Amino acid sequence: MNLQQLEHLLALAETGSFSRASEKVHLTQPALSRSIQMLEQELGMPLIDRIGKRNELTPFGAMVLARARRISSEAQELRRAAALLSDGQAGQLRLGLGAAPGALFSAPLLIHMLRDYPRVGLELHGGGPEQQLAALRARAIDALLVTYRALSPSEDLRIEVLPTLRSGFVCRRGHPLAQRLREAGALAFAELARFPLISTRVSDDVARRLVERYGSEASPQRWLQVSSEEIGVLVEAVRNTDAIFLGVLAVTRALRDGGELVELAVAPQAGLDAQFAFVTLEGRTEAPALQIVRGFCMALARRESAAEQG
Amino acid sequence: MNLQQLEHLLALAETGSFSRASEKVHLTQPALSRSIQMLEQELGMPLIDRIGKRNELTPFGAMVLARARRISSEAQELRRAAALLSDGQAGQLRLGLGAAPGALFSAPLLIHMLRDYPRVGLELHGGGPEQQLAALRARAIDALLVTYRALSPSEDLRIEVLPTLRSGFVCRRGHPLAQRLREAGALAFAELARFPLISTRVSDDVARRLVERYGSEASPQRWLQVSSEEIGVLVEAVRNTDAIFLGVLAVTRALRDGGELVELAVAPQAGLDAQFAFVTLEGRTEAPALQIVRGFCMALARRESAAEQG
DNA sequence: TAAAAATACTCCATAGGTATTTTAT
DNA sequence: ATAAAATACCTATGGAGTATTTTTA
Repeated sequence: MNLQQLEHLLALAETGSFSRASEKVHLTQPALSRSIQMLEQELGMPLIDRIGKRNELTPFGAMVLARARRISSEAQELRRAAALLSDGQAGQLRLGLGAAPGALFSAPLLIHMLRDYPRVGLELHGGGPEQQLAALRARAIDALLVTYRALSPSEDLRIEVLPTLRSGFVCRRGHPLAQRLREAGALAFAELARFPLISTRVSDDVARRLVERYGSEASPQRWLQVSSEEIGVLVEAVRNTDAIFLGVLAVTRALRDGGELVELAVAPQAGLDAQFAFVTLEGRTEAPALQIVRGFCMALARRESAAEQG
Repeated sequence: MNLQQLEHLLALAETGSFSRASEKVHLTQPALSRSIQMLEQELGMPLIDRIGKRNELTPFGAMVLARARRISSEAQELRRAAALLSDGQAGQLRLGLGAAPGALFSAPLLIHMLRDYPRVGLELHGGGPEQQLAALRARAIDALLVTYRALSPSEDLRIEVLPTLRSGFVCRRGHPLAQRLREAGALAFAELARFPLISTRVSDDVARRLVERYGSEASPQRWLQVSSEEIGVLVEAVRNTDAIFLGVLAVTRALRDGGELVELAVAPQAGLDAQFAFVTLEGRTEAPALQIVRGFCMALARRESAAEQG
């Protein structure tokens, strides 16, 4: 018994004729006749009574037909599901996002996926890097997008680094320092430090770098008044107060382009380049939908990176 | 994609190893490897990740596996149902029974089928011969057991006649005529006619025959006091009254063998031989369970027929 | 180094095609 | 006489085997 034979029986029952059924399944009539004969032989009983030119299902044939319908349609569904999954049109993805990459990527990613791949189920998971790596290794999530420096290289991880994104300081257009900037061309960190500084939670690595560059007064404990995982909240605060934002510049690009926000050049430069990485388990097959997600994040980072240079 | 490949995937998922799975499905390891490879190729994605010696389902593989389980088990059920149906262990039978054959066959048949073929569903249908023939032709019933004379031969019917069963008159042991019989050896119909005569509803053919043999006083309208489709009721009445039963002798055999009832020999002999026939549609495949039913009825009639001779 | 999976090759059973016969209307 | 199904016969492919290589624990 095989799936083709069941298909043949379906066609035969539908058309009521061997020759018409054979056309339907793209076979010659003798081939279809034999296919049915083989099936009958294997199942041990005639499926159809050949009454001259009339063909009639036996009660046995009717039983087999009903089951064949179910089996055949489930096989069809399997094929269809496989086709969708294998070109990324469907599937279930669980993506871990660190705080900083989440701020930058989550909204555009959701919009893109909902618009262009509406049948892909997407779960976004937060959490600290260690937690998320554990989740990845336990296959609780399929991939992870985090700050590169949070990662310790490991054999079992496939790590793909995204184009570097500049970080920097940003304030509102009418901010006193914006005026100062136009006159001076660049500011000292001490000038910034007179205003409230806000950011996402800052990694040890970034903190160390800031202290190296600007001295101990740049230590986050000293200057960080407000922090939040919700980047939108921070940006909104910067638009409406004299607070100064520290973070990935790309997050504020639309508002800077619109003239609402201004980057504050600081001398010496902070040299804080955000390095994000896309992490999956080594050797595991990636769902095509995941490749699409990665491709989108990659392209977005490349676009933002290019925009900073220009 | 075929059912074997799905089975192979199931085995592979269960054992977690190509070589152990290959044993499970009675293949060599290379054959199983290729089977899975072909399936992966056809579905467009890897089903399992070969991590060195460790084999792990991909998310895609897990989806396929779940569906494969369903399909495979339904195919298995189909095979099993076919096996049961084709050796008569299961199935659904609808049998039409005329009044007289019903009286004789229904109880023993039900007992036999319930005892030896408990998974065969049996529906017994009553009704007149014309109704029942119509039901047979409309496939509302699968076979028909009726008085042969009720049938007009027809091309589309397959009619198998059962061994002839004698009919005759029967009374209780202590009946006045039983005494007379021992003295005379045989009775005249006029003597019987002084007692109530009971029977199942009598066919025109039988009535004609009785009138030919015994004169117009033997016409059913004249002598038939009680008639019933329920043969048990009639027999019970005969055991407890002076009523005389006319019908197939086989129905009363157990009670006659036990001495409770006595056949009344009448001169000239009635010559009423009951001819039953098993009717199916010509050219249609018979369910094996139906063959079993027919075989049982045939054997029962043969047994009764032989007992009458001895 | 040993065990597991993949690859290379060979073979044959079977599914399919063409030509023809049988059967029933 | 015609149309449909079955049969006969041939071919090619795919699935299975054995032998071997590759890989990784």
